Amino acid sequence: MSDERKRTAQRPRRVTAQTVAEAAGVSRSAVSRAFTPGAYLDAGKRKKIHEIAASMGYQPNALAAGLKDGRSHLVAVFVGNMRSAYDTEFVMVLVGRLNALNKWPILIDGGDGSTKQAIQQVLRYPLDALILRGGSMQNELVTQSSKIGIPMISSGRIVEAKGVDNVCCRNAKGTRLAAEVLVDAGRRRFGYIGGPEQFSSSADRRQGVVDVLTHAGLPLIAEATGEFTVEAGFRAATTLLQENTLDALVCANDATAIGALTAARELGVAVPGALSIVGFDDIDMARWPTFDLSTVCNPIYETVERVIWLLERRLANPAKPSETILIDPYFVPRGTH
Amino acid sequence: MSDERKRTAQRPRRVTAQTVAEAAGVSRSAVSRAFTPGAYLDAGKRKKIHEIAASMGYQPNALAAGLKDGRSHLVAVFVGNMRSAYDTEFVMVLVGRLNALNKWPILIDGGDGSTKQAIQQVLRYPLDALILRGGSMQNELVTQSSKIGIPMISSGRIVEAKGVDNVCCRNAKGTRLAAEVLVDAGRRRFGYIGGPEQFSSSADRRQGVVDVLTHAGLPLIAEATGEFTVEAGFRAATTLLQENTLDALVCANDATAIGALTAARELGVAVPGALSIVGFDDIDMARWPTFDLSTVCNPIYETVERVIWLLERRLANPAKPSETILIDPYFVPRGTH
DNA sequence: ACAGAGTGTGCACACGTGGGCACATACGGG
DNA sequence: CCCGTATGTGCCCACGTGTGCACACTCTGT
Repeated sequence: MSDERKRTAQRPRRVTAQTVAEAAGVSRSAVSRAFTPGAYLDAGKRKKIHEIAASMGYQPNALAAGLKDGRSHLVAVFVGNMRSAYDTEFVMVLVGRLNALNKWPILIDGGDGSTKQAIQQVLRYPLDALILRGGSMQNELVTQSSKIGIPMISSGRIVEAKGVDNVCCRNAKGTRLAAEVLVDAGRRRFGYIGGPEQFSSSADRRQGVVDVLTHAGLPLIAEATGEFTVEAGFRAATTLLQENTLDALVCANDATAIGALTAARELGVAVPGALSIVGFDDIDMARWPTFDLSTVCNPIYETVERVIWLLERRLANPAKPSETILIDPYFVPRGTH
Repeated sequence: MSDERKRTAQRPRRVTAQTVAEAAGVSRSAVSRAFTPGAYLDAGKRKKIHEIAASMGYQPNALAAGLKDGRSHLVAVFVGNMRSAYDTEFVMVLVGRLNALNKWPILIDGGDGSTKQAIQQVLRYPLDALILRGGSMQNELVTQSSKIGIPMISSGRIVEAKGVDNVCCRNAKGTRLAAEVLVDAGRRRFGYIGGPEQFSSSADRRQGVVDVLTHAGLPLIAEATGEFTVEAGFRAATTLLQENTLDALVCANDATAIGALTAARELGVAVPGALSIVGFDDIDMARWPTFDLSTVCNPIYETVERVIWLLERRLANPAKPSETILIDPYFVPRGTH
């Protein structure tokens, strides 16, 4: 009576292997084996169990299985900034790949204020791995994850810690390629719009420009700090172009460059006639006819592929030394240079 | 020896409550209680256990806890099309809200070919809920989830099934509002660019336009089927504008409208001088100065809030009857009408 | 001194599964 | 008829936790 009341008040209990076993007149083990590919079981019986299971809507409980063998098949994906187009595209590709591998991505928004607590909570699951995409996760959390023994793979920011693998773009090389193209084309008066200072990627990309300019004996005439967003790029470019005469503008990413392009158009500066603008990342939008942005491709598929590769290697051998894989970007000539 | 070998070959075992208990000289139950807010435990002992746990990096295993009480705190989020800007923005907001509630979103890409198998697999977890965003999940899978007893909440597409709650925009009302504004402004020669036919939202939005035109005694001069993307919108608008003289173009979503806007500019059609273009959704990009798109806002925060609300109600009472909540869109006047 | 109330803690069970181990059955050869 | 092998299957333990229940201990009032 009390039991019955509880049954109906609570959710209906999930169908369990025991129930299926009783319905099929076999032992619970047989049901378990029926769902285990390599297991030893009479073919007819296996088929019968599958039929009954299907009719009852039974599937083995992945939680219980994970508890047993220590593999939850859950992977936390920490995204520094979900409002960034590049990170978003990146995550979409990553999610697709993980789904195909039967790994289940738990998304965590790093832009949120309560990120720290969120990570704390999600670390209570025996995650197969923690994948970091960009952003700046507090070191405290990195060391904690490391202590718990959850493998980490960072992309877009190199994390120097035991057991953390990295995949990162050669940022300086990317802007170097772009700057060289512009210098070769005769541009002389360079400006740079960077990202937030705490991102090493932003500093590296700036360095690439400076390298080329130094080598060519040219100054970096003006620079501004954007925030990797279209709006900030628009504002920064407006100021820069009003206060200086520039013929080349290198931007820390595509969003910034698109903002800058919009600003140039509003100010009546001809692109690419009087001014070259190049971005970084090669997001979808850069290809749109309205923008047709010359940029540096930061290859998403290749990067994701490497992340997955490192993940599988790490799972196969949890004790292996950390690795850092560097990805080569390349210049994508379009209509703004 | 064999044990030891296994220890080092496999991953290091996760710290367990038993280990902490031994280190603290208490029973395992005490450790469990130390991490259970309401539980009965001496304050000093609780503090000591917390300290030792922190030093060992112990956290209660959420998998085991979920197994015990039947609540995994995992929520699968099925996204119809991760390449759609609106769905992406929607998911980002949803993820943030779920994180804040200590619910962990497992993302599933509906655009992928192997979606069916992915859902099958993820249903093996005792999910707290399954949230659908747009797209068209096969009915087969809906009934299966329903049979297993996992609550479902659908947004962007109404699913008529037992135990499925819905949150949906009044699509026809949205385009009706927009079309009325255009008719009042004197537009007479209307075109419409829709989405894929299997989406009811697309048909509903078209109907809103037709309603207003019929009432005003105007014809729908031309229409085309886009695919909710910028590229398809560009192509569709190019054809439509070349073959017809239109002074108003209503688009099934903002991406399509942005493509249409770009096409109009390339064809030298003045917007909004000679042609009004309106979109639907009010994605971030619609606000950018380059586009400044007049559109119909399909409010993301409000929709997500309702989804969360339904989720909590459903969890509190799994047997409650299904509900459908309709969201009112509103016209956002900007520079393209 | 003793009863009773109040406070804190340990034991043991249940959650659902995978798989090792032992056992049962069948079968073929000598 | 007996032994050895091949083939299936069932029993039972472990995974890590939360919590009901019973028990131990302290304290107060008479």
